[in-house]
Amino acid sequence: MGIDGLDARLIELLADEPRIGVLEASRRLGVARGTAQARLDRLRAQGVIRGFGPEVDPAALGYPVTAFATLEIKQGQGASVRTHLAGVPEVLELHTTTGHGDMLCRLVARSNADLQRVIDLVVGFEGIVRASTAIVMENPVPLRIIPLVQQAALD
Amino acid sequence: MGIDGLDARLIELLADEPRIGVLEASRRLGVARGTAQARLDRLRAQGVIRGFGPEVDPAALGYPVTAFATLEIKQGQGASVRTHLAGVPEVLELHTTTGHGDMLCRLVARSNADLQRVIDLVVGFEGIVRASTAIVMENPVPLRIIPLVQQAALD
DNA sequence: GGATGGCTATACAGAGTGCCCAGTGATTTC
DNA sequence: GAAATCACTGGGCACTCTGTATAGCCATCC
Repeated sequence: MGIDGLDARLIELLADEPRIGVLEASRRLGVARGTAQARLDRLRAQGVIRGFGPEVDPAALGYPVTAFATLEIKQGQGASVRTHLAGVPEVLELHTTTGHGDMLCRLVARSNADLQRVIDLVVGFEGIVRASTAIVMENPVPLRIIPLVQQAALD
Repeated sequence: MGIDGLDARLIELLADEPRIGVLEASRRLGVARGTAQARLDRLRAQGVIRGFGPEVDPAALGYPVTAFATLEIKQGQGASVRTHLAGVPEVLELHTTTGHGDMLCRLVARSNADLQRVIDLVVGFEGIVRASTAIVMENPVPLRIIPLVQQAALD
């Protein structure tokens, strides 16, 4: 059910150089093409690999500012708040959480000034009681998955 | 410098069906292959598209629990804390932020019980003064970029 | 012993890629 | 106004990869 070392190396390889294709990957892994093919098919079937969509950099699109907003929601307003936030392009992801806030969302904006507009857009909605925002200054560890893949392959 | 409607449609297309390739994409967009090729090359050169790495689902790897931890760091310990967190596979990303906490990180774990282990691992480090964790219950808006791409194409 | 599952090795047709060129229309430059 | 520049079109060519199928080998499980 889990993944083994070969799966992990395959994923690493594809993460490093996505363009190489199955054939080249099999060569580098020292296995037959059919094997690499089968492994990849299995990983996709299991849902471990969701897809190979393009990774788009918001900064390069003109949105270099990232922030996280913790939202407190009025009782029973969850559904409408979700719909509202889903309609804001600058909301890149939204989670409902335990803890003080009720929701956590990732925002981007064109500038620090523009962030104010985005926050007003997000918060200016009936159902949101309170919001606290943390602006991202640095990103020492960008979103990554390889270390976890390697960890998962060990057991 | 920015992107136009054709760029946006190309990105959407590749996000929907990454396997189609340049030729099929050009057919669907109603442009010549060379055009689609050139647009794609430009988007990659500009850094808008970083790559086409595999999207790995932590849940399918056996890590279905996600949490966000806000960390408060002792003055001057930033660098060592970063190094420490970078070494923990369950830390998927790390940001330094303004606001109350000093850092925000995304964690995954095998279970709620296992999350305790991960948090201890993260927090049990000289330099971290305080930590507050929010466990993700639902993910109404999974990480997405297409709406922002469409927005960016408008201006 | 027989069945099953994973891997190797090979083959073939179809399709896509990288790369080239010539021509066209629109916009900018002199 | 004329020339140059730029993006796009449409075509062609050699090469490679993909999808799919084959058969044989080996270890494991009943």
